[in-house]
Amino acid sequence: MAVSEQTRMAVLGGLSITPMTGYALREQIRDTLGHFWAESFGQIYPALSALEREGLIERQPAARAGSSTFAITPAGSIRLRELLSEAPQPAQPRNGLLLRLFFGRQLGEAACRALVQDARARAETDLARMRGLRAELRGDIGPDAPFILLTVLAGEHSARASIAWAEEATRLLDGLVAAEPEPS
Amino acid sequence: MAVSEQTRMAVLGGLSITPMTGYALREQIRDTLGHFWAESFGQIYPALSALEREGLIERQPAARAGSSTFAITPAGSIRLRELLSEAPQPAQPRNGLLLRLFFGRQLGEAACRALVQDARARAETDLARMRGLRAELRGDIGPDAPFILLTVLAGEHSARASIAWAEEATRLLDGLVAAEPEPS
DNA sequence: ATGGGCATGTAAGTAGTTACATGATTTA
DNA sequence: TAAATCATGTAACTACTTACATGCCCAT
Repeated sequence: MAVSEQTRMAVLGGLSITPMTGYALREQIRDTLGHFWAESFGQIYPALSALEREGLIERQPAARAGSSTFAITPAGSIRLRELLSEAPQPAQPRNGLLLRLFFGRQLGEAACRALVQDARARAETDLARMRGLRAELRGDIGPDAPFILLTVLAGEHSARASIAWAEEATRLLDGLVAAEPEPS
Repeated sequence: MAVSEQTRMAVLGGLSITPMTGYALREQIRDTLGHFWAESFGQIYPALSALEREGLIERQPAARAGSSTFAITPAGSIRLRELLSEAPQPAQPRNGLLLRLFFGRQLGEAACRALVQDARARAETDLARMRGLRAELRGDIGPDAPFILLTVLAGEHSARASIAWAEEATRLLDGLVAAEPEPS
């Protein structure tokens, strides 16, 4: 199967920070890009093969038998800059939470309230994670740090917005019960 | 191809508000669920066929030859409530903007600034759209209105967060240029 | 009578996940 | 020495988009 440009970008980008194995690359993507990007093994390994064929990365035998470290080549750096320069194509949105709330009348007010509370809890967790990432970054004066900070800040703003929305949504659902009480 | 539960939910949900044609359903989805959900014709028509086979919706001949209006059946309403009750499965994130900013050192500070400005402009447009939707909803006292309002508020909070982030990100990029001026 | 919007549907292609198969190395 | 973890890779499947083919109906 053809490897998408998006996946090439993520893989080349990861290797532009430091050479590593496919396995390590996946862990890096999960841990540092995780809040806004995902790649599975089924994407990463074919992408590594394709990029190697094209001379954009090089395979160097690693300490461990059967494993190899991949490093970006000069041609790969050029290609990465090209890929990054292309306009981001907005992914089609698919928010299961909002879909359920939209049809909330069918689902019932209590279930909606539970969904909102869950979302709020997840946002609190995310916010804590983002604050942790930011604290880690404060000690990092590497050339990539300010750009990584940009993405962490986006996560923080997004999480805070989710929390604020959840509070407003809860108040709104409370008002709904007050306005239409159960028949006595 | 099998039709996914997510698509069934969106289609049954749409028809739970009012009966309509597949074409109208797609327009409804684009216009009212558009900021958090998307379905293409290639999903909607197979979904309508499948749901009809299962007795969850009924096809009624429409005024126009060759077209038909679909209405949800009692069995369909039950199935919809079941589907809505399932836990939302979080879609794997794919944010092309943040991916580019993360590797911003490769892309260059000026291009990053442009990306942030674009994102800000898009967020302003979204915010205006959400405010418009909210104004429309103020006149609607239907039973679905408060639930729809929940989703519009989510859009508003999200758009405002994007704008606030873009401002902070721009300041941060400005500081970057001041700290590392071009060699004279 | 014709062009544009309404309407239905399918085929081909794209993208991505999950599960599996395999084996090396480390650690308890 | 057994279990956990590191590591690579593929096959089958699922989901979704795009482009195309077709035709109706209304307004000009």
